Amino acid sequence: MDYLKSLNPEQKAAVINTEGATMVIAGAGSGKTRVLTYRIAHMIKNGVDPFNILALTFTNKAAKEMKDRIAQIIGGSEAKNISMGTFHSVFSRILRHHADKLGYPSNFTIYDTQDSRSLIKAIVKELRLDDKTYKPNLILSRISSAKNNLISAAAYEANTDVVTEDRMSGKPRLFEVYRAYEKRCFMAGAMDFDDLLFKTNILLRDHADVLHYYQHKFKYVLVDEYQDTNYSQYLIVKKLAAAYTNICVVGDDAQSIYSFRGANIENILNFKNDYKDHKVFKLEQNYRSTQTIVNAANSVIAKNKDQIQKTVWTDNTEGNKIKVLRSLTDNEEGKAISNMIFEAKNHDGAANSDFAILYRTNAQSRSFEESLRKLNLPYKIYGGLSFYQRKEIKDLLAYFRLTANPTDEEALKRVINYPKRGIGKTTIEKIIITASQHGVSLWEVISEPQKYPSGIPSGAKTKLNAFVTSINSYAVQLEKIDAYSMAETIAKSSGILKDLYDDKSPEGVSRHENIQALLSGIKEFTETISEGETAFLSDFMVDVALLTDADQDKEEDKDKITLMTIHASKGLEFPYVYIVGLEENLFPSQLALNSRSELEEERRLFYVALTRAEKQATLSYASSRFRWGNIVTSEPSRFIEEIDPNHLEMLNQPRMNSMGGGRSMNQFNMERKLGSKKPLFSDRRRLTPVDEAKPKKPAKGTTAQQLDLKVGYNVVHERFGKGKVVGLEGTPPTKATVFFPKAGNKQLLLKFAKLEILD
DNA sequence: CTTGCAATGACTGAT
DNA sequence: TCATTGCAAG
Repeated sequence: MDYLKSLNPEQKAAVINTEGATMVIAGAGSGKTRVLTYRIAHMIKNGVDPFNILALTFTNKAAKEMKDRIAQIIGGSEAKNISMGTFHSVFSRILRHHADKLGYPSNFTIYDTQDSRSLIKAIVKELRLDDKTYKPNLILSRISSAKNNLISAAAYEANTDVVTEDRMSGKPRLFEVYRAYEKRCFMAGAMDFDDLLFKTNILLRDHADVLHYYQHKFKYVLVDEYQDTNYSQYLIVKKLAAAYTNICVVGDDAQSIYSFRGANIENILNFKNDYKDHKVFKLEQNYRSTQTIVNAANSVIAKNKDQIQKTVWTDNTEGNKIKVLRSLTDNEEGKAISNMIFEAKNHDGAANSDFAILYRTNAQSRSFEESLRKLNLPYKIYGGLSFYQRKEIKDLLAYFRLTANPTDEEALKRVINYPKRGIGKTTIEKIIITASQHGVSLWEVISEPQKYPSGIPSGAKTKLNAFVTSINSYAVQLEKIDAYSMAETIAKSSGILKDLYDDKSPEGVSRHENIQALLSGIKEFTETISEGETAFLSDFMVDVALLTDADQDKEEDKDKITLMTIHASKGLEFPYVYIVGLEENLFPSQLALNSRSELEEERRLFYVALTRAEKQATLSYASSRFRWGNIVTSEPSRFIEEIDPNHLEMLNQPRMNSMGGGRSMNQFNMERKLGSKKPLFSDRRRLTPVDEAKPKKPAKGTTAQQLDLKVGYNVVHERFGKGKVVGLEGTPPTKATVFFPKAGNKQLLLKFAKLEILD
């Protein structure tokens, strides 16, 4: 058992204790994936049938990598029998198998967020509600969190608490939207992301035989990233593991960053109550990062109140200090970071793939893309608009969806008039009204017009009829010809390919290329299926909705600089990590400043970012940044101040006295010259444009210089208000402890904190 | 019904 | 800044 030798005692214990309920608390970089991998391999080596193992991971890519690794260790081809993947992909498969029990077709469509939002928009309109009050995104998140807590539309309506809540917030009819949404999804034979978990719960609740079957199939259940599971997922796991209680959950409460998706840290905290006879293993040794990075990360996370006690430590070398870079604008931030990468490559001989630029929001990628491109540094962006979310791809997929499942309402609405065939808004409205009058799907109305009189003029009827005929002609071939032939037929005969080919603009060309890329992907899929079988298009469609950018790693992307959000970086590691846009209102996000728990989640997010770095971490912020078309000034993030300053190296000093003066004005004019002729401030909205920020700086008083600050002085801080200096560190002082009546004791780095001395 | 232009609002995060 | 929506004219 060679593989056991490479483990430390805690890791080994977590690997070999395969029976019973087990919780592994795994600090960042502590070899969590390794433990999970070896544990499964160990079980199989000791006679457990892979068929009896269920392993739930956070991404499909992680599942694939783990499976490959297990296959390597145990040899043979057994590993492929393990049920491994994300909750969504594993249970969507199970749901398809038993769909009839829930009244769904087995080829039900999976609605992505765009589809859900569009359906909600339509419903709000049909109910004649004001879409300013009933904002689709808000309603969607409300419905989503209801589903994640297993509250159906009927239960929602009956729940006086939530209904009152909606009434208080001016949305008394929200439950009607939920009710209609639930019904329409069902009519369309569609499930949204939350349904995949919700309906699994229903299936296991209402069908004892199914529950019994899977309880005995999955004798061993393993869950990775348990801190990011929501109630719905928690309950599925609990039900499945109830027969054998061979359940192993792995997680780190300090890395819980998905509460917006309903994730509940309580799940990990309550594990011990759910399983009385359980074992806990703590992995605390970090193998990934330098001491500097580990200690800095620890000093940050220590600020959080809600956490399981543990001490992450490392044997690794001390390493370089964490660099802190200040730039004047977001564009300069991009240039500076790109130059740093360029130099690190030359100096250390590092590969492109050793670098990652991590940001809080997808919109921040632009300045880095531009500057990297100028230096000819190859990069790859993850997240943002994924391939499968592009308009042209979704259009073609909508044809595929409609062919497989004609009741799919969102797919129908998407392509009924694309490419243009003269079916307009009024016609579609009539179809929708008729469908809801008869309680049938849109497809039934248009495919049997004589049965459902809709008052559509005969001209439009002819066009609709032609559309129905073409979809039907695809449908009869669906299970006869292979996926690629089918896809190609549809792409050509629907007119999509021609429509894009005719568009000679650069965007049009790239859209055409994307379609070709999708088709060749389908071709590859068709060819990789085993001998003697045919891969149908419906097989390809099964998990297309669940694919993400991260799941496909292309060969040509092997040696590239990685650009991604911190959320997307979970579980990854890079020698050099640049955490950028560390500014108040951006990171932490202004939306998270209202409550302690939200701020703590932002802090955990920062912790995750920092602990991605193996060798060198660099933090960066800009004093002003383009947002919504105008320039906003920004302050360095509080998270920089929260790191023990001994671990930091300031690359350039802020110029304290120049903030309100000439410099920012010059900067401002420069940006203006480069930009458009638009008015300077389209007085649009909040987020202090520069000219509003200035009055906040009173002319009187002095800016705190390190030298003249003394214990006992009264000071004013921009965020915390008045306070008194109670402690100073360093000579000259670099860090001050200040007591603020409003905010309590705060440790402030004098390099960042703009303290004004009052006396 | 389609086209083109002006007005508008959006930026967390992602299966 | 960008993408979506509303409106007027053909």
